[in-house]
Amino acid sequence: MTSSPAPSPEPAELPDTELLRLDHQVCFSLQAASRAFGGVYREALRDLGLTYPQYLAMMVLWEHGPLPVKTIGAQLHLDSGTLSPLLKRLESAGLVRRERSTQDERSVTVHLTDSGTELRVRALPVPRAILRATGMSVEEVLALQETLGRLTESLSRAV
Amino acid sequence: MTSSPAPSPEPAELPDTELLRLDHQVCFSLQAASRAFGGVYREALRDLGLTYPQYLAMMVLWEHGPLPVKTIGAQLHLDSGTLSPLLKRLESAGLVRRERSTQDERSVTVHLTDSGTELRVRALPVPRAILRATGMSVEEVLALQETLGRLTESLSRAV
DNA sequence: CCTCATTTGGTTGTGTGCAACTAAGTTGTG
DNA sequence: CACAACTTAGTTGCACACAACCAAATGAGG
Repeated sequence: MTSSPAPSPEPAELPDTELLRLDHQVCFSLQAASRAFGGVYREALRDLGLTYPQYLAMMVLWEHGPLPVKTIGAQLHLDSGTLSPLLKRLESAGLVRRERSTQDERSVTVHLTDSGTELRVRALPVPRAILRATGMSVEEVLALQETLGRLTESLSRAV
Repeated sequence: MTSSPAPSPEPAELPDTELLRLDHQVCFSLQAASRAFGGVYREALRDLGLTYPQYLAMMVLWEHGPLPVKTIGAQLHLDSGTLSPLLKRLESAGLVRRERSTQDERSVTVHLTDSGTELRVRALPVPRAILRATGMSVEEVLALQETLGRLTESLSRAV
């Protein structure tokens, strides 16, 4: 694991004590921000009766229309272990309908119900409220996304 | 993913459609990075038999010594609903010991066992491995932390 | 037609994370 | 002292996330 042949520049001559608490705080800061987002979304989505992951799934369906579970998972980076119960809850809530494909009976296509389609209107103001809550400029948001993208890429390669 | 190929720094007025998917991707990028960290930590901590949150709790104890559950929760921003089962698992693993205080019998002080204290040595190389996996310079890490701190602050105020 | 690897969802088990509630102990006030 | 308010852990219920495994359907070769 640690014997990577990557010739990346070794990061610096910092005292161990400093370094040792530094990185753990990166992930910690990340999770703190993630949790804070969770709270804001929870508030914003309460009226819609959606959790944040459910909202993401609905976003995908609103944007692309009926999709197989597999594709939704690919978009959200979620596997069936997470998606199956999530989609069942959306189905219980009457927002989606799951239909096994007649072409390929392994595949289940997820459709929006009328109720699910109508929910989109009520969800439209949510993104802007979230953006306002971040208190960040568009430029900062883009820069942050770029940094996070690079970070995720690097971390994924490291596993 | 979708139709937006690259975060080209468009100067000012973004159309609503662009703005509307922007913020959801901030949180999304954040969670992706968080998940990627999770994978790297899972790998790095496998030998120690710790999950990342358990590792954080051990870090607090290694640094500060015996602490009441309340204080650990304050450090990690976790409540008893999360910490109680987590600490019980650490106790089952023989790494900590929970003792109800004689001064204030509401309080439970968490002590490291000898086994828990010894584990620190094996955990020492972990942070450096994580930092290397990020592929980021120390300066970038610090800048990212600053941005995330501001973001979390702003989001917390918004709730 | 038969076999076998692959694809696709699903299920189970473990471990957070959070909200709501309970229980026990402590403290402030009349 | 009596009693209400507060503090601290714990418990329960819900909803992810992920790993490991399972079952049905598909498709390629023989």
